[in-house]
Amino acid sequence: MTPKGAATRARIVDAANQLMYERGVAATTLADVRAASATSKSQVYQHFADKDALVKEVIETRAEDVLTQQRRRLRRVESLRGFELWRDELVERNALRNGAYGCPLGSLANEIADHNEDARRAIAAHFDEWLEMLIDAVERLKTRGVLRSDADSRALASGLLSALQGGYLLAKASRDIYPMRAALDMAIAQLRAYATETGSST
Amino acid sequence: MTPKGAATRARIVDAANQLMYERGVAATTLADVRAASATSKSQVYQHFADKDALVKEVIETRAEDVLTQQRRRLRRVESLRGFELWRDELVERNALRNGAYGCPLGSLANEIADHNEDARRAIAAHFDEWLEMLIDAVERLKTRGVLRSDADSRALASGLLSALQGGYLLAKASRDIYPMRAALDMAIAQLRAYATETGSST
DNA sequence: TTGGAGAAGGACTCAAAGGTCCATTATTAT
DNA sequence: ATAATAATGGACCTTTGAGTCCTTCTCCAA
Repeated sequence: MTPKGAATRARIVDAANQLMYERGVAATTLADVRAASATSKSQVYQHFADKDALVKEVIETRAEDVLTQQRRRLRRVESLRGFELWRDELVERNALRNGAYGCPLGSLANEIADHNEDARRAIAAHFDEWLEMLIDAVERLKTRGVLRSDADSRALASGLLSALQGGYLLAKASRDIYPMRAALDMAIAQLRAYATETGSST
Repeated sequence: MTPKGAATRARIVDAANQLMYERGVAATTLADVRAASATSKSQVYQHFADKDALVKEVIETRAEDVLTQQRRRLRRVESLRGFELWRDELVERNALRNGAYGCPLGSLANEIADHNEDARRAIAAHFDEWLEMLIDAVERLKTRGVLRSDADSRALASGLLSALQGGYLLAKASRDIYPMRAALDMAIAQLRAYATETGSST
């Protein structure tokens, strides 16, 4: 594949990613993708066997975007304040759209989990990776003595992720980010419930 | 409309409701609905102007199912134990399908909120009603002295609903109900954080 | 018993979306 | 420079699903 071909392919994936985020997978036609990426139909099929193959690529691209950004933020979390900053960034980003579209990964999961088993597994793996980052961050707080050692890192991390996803969904339905903030506040309060005496001020 | 016509209409809505739950709205064709309800195409159009009208009816039917069931359970909640029973029923119901399909209302919201403003508003209103039930239950616990009066009922209720929705989504993606249980446990633990001394045993 | 209104059946049209094919143009390596 | 390979453009085919229309049937009231 030549550099030009690679650029075309990237344009197609980017356009599909964007459109499928705004309209959903089913509502995005290949003609839309073609138009948005300034390519022709045969080019799409040159690079992808069918729509499912394109969707698969979109999943990977999007997951990488989300996880890269999350990794950058979560890696730096060393205190409860760090989780608050993590929360603020997510809420503020979502506020820009008034909650529309929801979580790039969550919305996708919801749409295709039940009728594309391969895609479902791929997304589940990405959620797992996300969960591991959260577990790592919680563990870090335990190591640093911010949280008590008897805290169940996996349960807390899973709770954070669920709160985030549920918050995204309610914000999407109501076009109001309040539920998202409330959900994340609740999850962080639950972290705080495991704070040590010395760590409760951080 | 004769009784027979009403029965036909109900059959159509029921079939559409079921199919759209299992496959999603976009993936459900009117031919599918026709076959599943043992009706003919003209009957569908006799009762519904177009697919959107049918979807609207499905939203109402489904919301009524969910909210009726929730009302029955939440009305009886008088203690933290009551919320645990509420959680157990939801988790166990979802376990029957290994998490597939997710929340009847949440999945629907996710699929159509961004491209059917009327439907989005309708679903948002139903979520609000659900939220009010949860607020009422939390308030009841405050009145009974189980929870402290400084607890923010709306924030806690919103957190419960987000946790539930996020749990549904992660369970759907992973085909594992663990995240759902963890999320609801976390939300209930947060209720418990506001328990009074006397109420902490109930 | 019969006439009429509403219910039911199913053939048909139309548009859109996915997918194929081939001729033409650009790129790259020798 | 040129042959080989890859990229591009766009016409074309096929399927499917939404929506229309007309005929037949059924049920109830006069």
